[in-house]
Formats: sequence, C-alpha cells, structure tokens
Amino acid sequence: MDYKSGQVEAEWKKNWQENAIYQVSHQSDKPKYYVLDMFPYPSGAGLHVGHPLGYIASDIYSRHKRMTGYNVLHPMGWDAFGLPAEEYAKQIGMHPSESSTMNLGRYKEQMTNLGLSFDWSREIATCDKSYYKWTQWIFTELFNHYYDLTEDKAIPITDLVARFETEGNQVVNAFHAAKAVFTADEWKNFSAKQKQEMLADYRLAYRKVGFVNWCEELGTVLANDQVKDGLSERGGHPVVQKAMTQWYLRITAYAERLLDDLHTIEWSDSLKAIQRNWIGRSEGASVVFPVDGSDHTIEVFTTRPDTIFGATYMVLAPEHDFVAELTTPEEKESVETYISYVKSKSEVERMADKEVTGAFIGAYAINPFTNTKIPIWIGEYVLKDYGTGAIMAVPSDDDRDNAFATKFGLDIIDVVDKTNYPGASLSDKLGIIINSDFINGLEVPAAITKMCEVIEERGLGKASINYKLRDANFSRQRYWGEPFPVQYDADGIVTALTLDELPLELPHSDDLSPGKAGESPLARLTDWVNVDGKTRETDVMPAVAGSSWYFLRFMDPNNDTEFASQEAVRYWQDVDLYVGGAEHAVAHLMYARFWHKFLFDKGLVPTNEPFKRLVNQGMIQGGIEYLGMLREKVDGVSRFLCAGLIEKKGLTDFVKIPVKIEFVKDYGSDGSYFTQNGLQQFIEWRPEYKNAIFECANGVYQNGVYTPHQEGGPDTHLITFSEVGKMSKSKFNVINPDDVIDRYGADCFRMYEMFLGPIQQSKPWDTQGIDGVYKFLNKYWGLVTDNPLTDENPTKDELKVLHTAIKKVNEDIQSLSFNTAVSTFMICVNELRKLKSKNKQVIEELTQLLAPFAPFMSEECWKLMGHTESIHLSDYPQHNEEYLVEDTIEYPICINGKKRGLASFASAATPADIEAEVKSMEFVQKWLEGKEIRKFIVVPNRMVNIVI
RNA sequence: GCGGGUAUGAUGGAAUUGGUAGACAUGCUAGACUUAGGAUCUAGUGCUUAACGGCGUGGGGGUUCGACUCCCUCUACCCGCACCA
Repeated sequence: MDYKSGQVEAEWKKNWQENAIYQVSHQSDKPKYYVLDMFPYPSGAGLHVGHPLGYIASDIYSRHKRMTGYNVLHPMGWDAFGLPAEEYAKQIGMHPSESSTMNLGRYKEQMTNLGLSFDWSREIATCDKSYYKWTQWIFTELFNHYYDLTEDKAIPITDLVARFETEGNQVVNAFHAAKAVFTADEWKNFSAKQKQEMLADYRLAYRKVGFVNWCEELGTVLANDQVKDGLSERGGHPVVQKAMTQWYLRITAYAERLLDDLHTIEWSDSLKAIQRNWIGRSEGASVVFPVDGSDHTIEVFTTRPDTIFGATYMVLAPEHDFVAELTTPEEKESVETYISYVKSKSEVERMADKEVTGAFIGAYAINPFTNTKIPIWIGEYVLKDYGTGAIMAVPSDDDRDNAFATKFGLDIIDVVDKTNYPGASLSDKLGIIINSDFINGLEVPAAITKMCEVIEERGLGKASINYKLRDANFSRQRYWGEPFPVQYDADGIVTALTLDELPLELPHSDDLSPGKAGESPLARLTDWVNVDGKTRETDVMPAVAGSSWYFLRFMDPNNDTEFASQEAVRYWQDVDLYVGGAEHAVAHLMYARFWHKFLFDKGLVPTNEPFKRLVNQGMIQGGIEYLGMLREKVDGVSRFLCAGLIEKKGLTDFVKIPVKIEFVKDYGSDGSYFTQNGLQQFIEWRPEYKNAIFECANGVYQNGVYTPHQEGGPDTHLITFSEVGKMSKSKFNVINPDDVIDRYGADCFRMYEMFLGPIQQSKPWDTQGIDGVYKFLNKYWGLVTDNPLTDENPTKDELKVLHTAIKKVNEDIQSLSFNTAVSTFMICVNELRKLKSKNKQVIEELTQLLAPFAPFMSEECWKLMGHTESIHLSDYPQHNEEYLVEDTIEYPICINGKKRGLASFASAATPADIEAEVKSMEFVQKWLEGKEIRKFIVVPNRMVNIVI
C-alpha cells in the first residue's frame, strides 16, 4: 500500500483542528512547559525552507513534552508592526493593515502544512488594537516610574515627587540624568514645566534631544541595527546624524541587572558574550579636572586611574558642551574649522578613516595630582556618547593617546615600567608604576585600587562603573506602529493616557509618505492630532515595542482587563525553551529582558528573566546562480559567456546576473549549467536579452538557434557562477516548503531538515539528501502496512532494537540533537526489517516514538493499528534497561593503543578473567614476539590495552 | 584590535566521563530485477601498499597505557562589536 501524503495530511490537519488537540488551558494539574518560537514578521514572500528549521525543532520538542505529561504552551503570532511591513505595503500599493492580514494568512497556512502543533486559539498580532492596548499601557507604566538604586527596582514616579517635596533631589538614590541639585523649597517653587523637565531626567520613558540615524530617502530615523556601514539596511540609502527630540527608554537603569542575570539563564556562550559586549561594563574612576582660569571642571572616566601622573593633556569630544565656551579667541578659527570638518564626514568615512585628527582649543586644565597645566584638545576619537565625552590622555599607556601625542608633539611621561612583562602591549594592565609619587613601585592592579581610594579621599572623584549600553531611542517617524499614549498641553507638558483611555488607536491614513522635515505621516491628520486643546504625539513606537512582551500575552491572549491575568501568569511563569535566529541577539532579547524585569519589579510577573533556555537555530542558505555577462556588447547585443570560458580566458570585465534557480540544471552542484531549454526560459523571463548571444565551450546559442562549433557536437552546456547565500527574493533562489511538501510530504520535509545537521548550525539547502529520509519513511510505512501485524510477544532481539532506539531518541530530544535522533530511527527500522519483525507491540511503540517527528504518518499508522484517539495525546515510550543488557561484550584488543583484534567476553567476566584469556590468544602472542608485557589495562565494557 | 565560534572521507555529518574514528545518509562503483526508471534489492567505498603493514580528525608541540576529545602554540574561515578611554 502506498502512502498518499497529500490525502493523509489533509485529513489529519482537519481532524486536529476540529478536535482542538493542541489547545491548552492554565487550569491544569499537569506541570507547565512553555516552548516559544520567535514570532515572525509576515513578509510578502511567504515562508522559505529556512524558516521552518526552528519551528520544526521546537515543534518536536513540544510534542515530546506533551506526550511525557506536560501541559505545553506552544503558541504563534505575528510581529506585524514595523518598517518592513510598511515598506512592503507601499510597494504593492496596499494599506499595511490589509497586506499584513493577507501575509499572515499565508504564513499560517504554510505552518499548518508543516504539521506544527500551535495552539491557534492564542494567535496574536502586534498590530491588533486589543494587543497594542497593553503595549501602550506598559509604556505608560515606564513613563510613570523611575529607578530607585537603593531599592534596586522601579518605583512609581509619584513616590519620587513626594520625596522631592520633602527633601529635594539630593537624598534620593535614583538612577537619573539630572544635572541640577535642588531643595524641597526650590522644587515647590518650580513651575509645572520645570518640574516636568526635571522629572524627565528620572522617568524610565522620557523625551530628550538626541542624535539619531536619519535617512533622507526613507524619511525616517533608523535603529543602529538597521544601518549597515553608514547606509540603510533596506534600500542602501545614506544615513546621517540629525538632532531631534525623541522618546527614549532608560534601559541603562537596568544595565547591571541585565548583565548579572546572564549567569542565571541557559543561553549559548556566544549569545551571552554578544549581550555582555553590548552592555559593555568597565570599571574605573571618574575624576574631575579643574580648568585653569575658569569655574568649569571637566569630568573624565578612566579605567586607568593609576596612570594619572602620566596624563599630559585632555581631549574632549568635538561635540562636548564646553568646547565653545573654553575655546580661546586665538584658537577659535581653527577649532571651528576642525568641527565643521568632523561634521562633514559621513559615518562611512569615519569608520574607514583611522587618521589621527584634532585641534587645540587654547585652554588648559590642571592635573590634580601633578598640579601642572595640561592643554585641552578636541579630537574625533573621543566619543560624545561614551563616558563623559572627555578623557585624560596618557600617551605612555594608551595607543590612541600615544598616536595623538606623537602627531601633535605633546608630552609623554612614562608611568608604567613593563620590563618584567616583555610580551605586554602598551595598554595591558601590567607593570610597575614609576614617576608617580606615592604609588611608585606598585604593580598596576594594586595601584588602581590605591588611586581609587585616594581620589575619593581627596574629593577629586570616585570609583565608578561605565557602560557602553545607551538608552533606547523609541521614536519612529513612521505610520505603521503603536501611537504613543501621551498628550501635550499648550505648554508642551506631557501626560500619559490612563488605562481607560487605551488603546489609543492608530488612525487610518492612506498617505504613508513622511511629513515635512521628517515628521511622521500621522502629523498630517490634524483632526487626530488636536484634541481638546491638547496635541498627540505623531511619532510611533518601533517594532521592538510589540515584541518586548508578546510572550506574556500568549499566556492569556484575550484578556481585556489586564495584559494577562495573574492566574495565567503565575501558572505559565516564563518561557522554558525559546527558539529563534541569532539576528535578534541584541535588540529584541535585550528589550524583552528589560521589560520583563520592569514588570517583575512591579510584581506582575513571577520571574526575573523571561527566557530560561534559548537556542539560536542556524540559517538555511540557498545556492545563488548567476549568468556571466560581458560588459561590452556586440553590435548592441548582450553577450553571455559560460563561467568556464570566463575563467579560462581570465576575463574580468563582466557582471553576474542572478537568475531563477529553476532555469538551471543540476542546481546546487558545482557544475550547474544552462541547457537550451533553460536559456529559452531565461529569455522569456528577461525579454531585454531576447537577442543576446550565449556562448559556451560547445557552441553558440542566439535567437532560439544553437550552433555547435562542430557539426553534431554536444548540446548547450553553459556553466553558471554559483554561490551560497541567504535565500532572498532578489536572488531568485527562494525554495518554498510547499513545493517540497507536495512532492515528499510534510513528515519527510520535517525529518530531512532535522537530519541536515545540528540545529544551531547554518547550512546550505541541498535537495540531494532528502531521498534518504524519503526511503526511510517508506520503509517504516512498509513495516506497518506490508504484512499483517501479529500479537505475539516480542522477541528479545526486537525488544533490544526498540529500546535502544527509545533510549537514544529520548536523550536526543532532550539535548535537541534531532539529526542523530533521525539516524536512530533509520537504524531501528533497518534492524527491524532485518529481523523481519511484524510484531504489533514493537511497531506501535516505534510509531509513538516517531510521532513528534512525523506527526502525520504516525497518526495514520496509529489509526490503521486500530486506535481511535490521537497518537499525539498518548504516552511517549520510555526505555527499559532490562532489554538493553548484553550477554557478551566485544572488546577491541589493543597493543600500545593500536587495535590489533577483537574478542568477545561474557558481560560477567572479571578483568582478571579477561587478562588471562587475552594473554593466551594466538594473535596476541604474535604481536608480543616474546617481549615483556609492561602493563595490562582492561576497561570494563570498553576495551583492552596491552603495553609492551 | 577585542569578544565568541568552527576546522573530521567526494558531500551533509556521527563519536557519555579521554577508550574500536568515520554511525546514519548522500554520492560513487559493481551486481540483481526491469521495456524503462529520480523505483526496489544486494555488495563495496578514508588514504596508501602486491602483501605484512603504514598513515589518517586544519599545522606543530605536550600530558597519557590510550587524545577528534585535555593543555600550549600557530593557521584558515565564519559571526558579533569596533577610536568604548
């Protein structure tokens, strides 16, 4: 009996949906388990074969957990707001709300075709107002809180106001950006506007002027990860820095916790390293340098307070607040010239150009330890946003300072003697301090500690910690996102909407082009913007807003009075296993952790971290095929050449034109090529080349006619250029899983993707291997259907084969080693076929074992074996050690560590028995050649080694 | 430059705590059955040697009775960050 995948799959998809077998409730006595995939942004292209890799893995894991007694939450939803969705909608001339709905429908269908066991009753989309109501609510909560460093958590801003009224802002230990210090009386005398501005320096969501990545062509501000090499990731347009008032989230308040808590979660080392790197914690001291002849002091951050005696000049960022004021009239011109030079440089140039540049501003600071006057410079190597935007320069122990001092002829004083550390580089924290008064003779680490103490004693500064992490820009001048739930009054004072005013719906607009000067498209809707003498914010939130808490919404997706009921949240707790791409390593995961911690501070979630265990699946890449076209035309006609010919002739003046991979023969192999038929398809697809010349080693093809070089010579064989890269519409190499499923069935597709290799590893899609999995499934199907199954007791051999597989598959699922689980199934079926097994009990258990991997075929077999309830609700097989016990064990006999023979021993044999027997063996005697045995090693159940 | 990772047959990849390197699959070779086959089945397949044997997990060194596995060192590639004071 043949297996008809299309028919079987259609039947069970319907059945599972009708019986809602994957639906779960938090009202359950079973232990919970939460398996989550990073929800996708539903693009217009649909899923390609790369997307399902993670979904299949998490699905197998979910199904396994479900069959081993857990109440498994396994939901799916749509990250539907954001720039790509908006751009796509514009492109196809639809409103993003329509195109999103259309796309997610397609995604859902494809996912269902894959047999993924999502509880679709929990489907959510970030662009639904019932969802973003709560995104907006969390934002208002952030707005209404500050971070208290004594409590080490977020506290309502109303508490802070109460404290300001009684004690000003000096006592409260809050994370803030406030520069001014005020008393309770001063606070009370502030105007509403002043109070507002003061509080903005404390709120976890606040507005400030910032430099942002501005893209003129897209008319919007871009996130750092949307900018690549100074160009927008989408479209490749230039990006410049522009000052704008924006909403920010004070994620920096959580820097320490975001860093520390990485220890508590099961993420890959590389991912943790990326997050650690992003947070960028460094320990050191902040030190205040007085400015000669001025009231100003310049604060610097340094990780090397021990080298302060070698600080011979200072450098400020060109954008530093003091530059204009401190510059002397004599230097004004050169400083202005320098600043305009810095501004003129694009991001790309800045990164490419490592030239040392700077300008002296004419002013001097006093080194508080040497009491000498040191010149103040500005230089672009000092960044405005890191530390205090100013440094003390120690040219003897910092490469950049050294290069700067050398170029501009500034003093260099050696303060660290590195003669005891010959391999150490300039900036290594190694050596003995010299020329530094009271710390002379100390090793560097001790000197750092000592200096921190002295700096604090003398009131010159304090030991401090600095982070690279910056507050998150949360404004986008776009349409397709959550409107900010705030209002401005006539004075510009911001108030957040209250819960009963939410959601603030995104108004409909058909004109999505940016407003003037980069305003959001919403700015055009004056009726919406102006309400009761107040105005609304016209910027919208970034895509990361909706994805920062969606995992919580899945716990209770239809709740209209809370983001999720406390009952549901207490039950589901957190995500046990989170599977997704590494491209979200920074932005999404960082913000999600931040929001989760904020909600934890408020007592609204029971855990400190949202994702206990996280796995980054690799990317499945696609082969890209190109035709080589010479730049030079022949009589106005394009000329294409076989890749082999181009290489042979060493031609360089050609371009690679990506072509649809289905035109190419032997796609995916090294020698992929075009036949006449393929060329015909190419010309139909690209009519501009209909008269083009196609030359290969055997002959020339043009205008539908092939002329071989020799009469009756071989047919067209135009070799293409092949590369491996991302599957993408623009490279015409997207492989649609639906096509693969049509041909091989969903189970085969699932198992093949798993069989490709470890889940974390990237690999190119290669259709050649899929036949092996297809054959396996047919063999398994044959095992079930070819002969009637018998009810006899299984033989010892059958049980051993089965239970070996049960043990291995259970272990492999635990460790997400699905590739080896698949090969275990292959081995098991091969062995059972060798044993000519038709035992019902054995094959039933094998079927259950296979169910998470091949949900359709196993379900069908289960039914054929007479079951009426779904196999996916049955109990997963567990192995019995009894059946795995071996009577005899085969030992490799090694001599000096090299295998020279094999011998079987009863599993009960003692090492002494074995030693005696081995010594008497003929082949052993031969190898000994009368030499003495120096050592005899028996590793029980493993091997024997004789040392001579 | 800093941080993380990877390196095993023709190919994808296997290998508890160090214990038979190359499981499973693809490809290839030969054969069987076929009008035919992207069907099915059988056997073989790391390199080398006539053979005994020798060599073999990116290179070099070390620890060990024994190293893909542990240590040192070098190289190549991939990913992230990048003038981070």
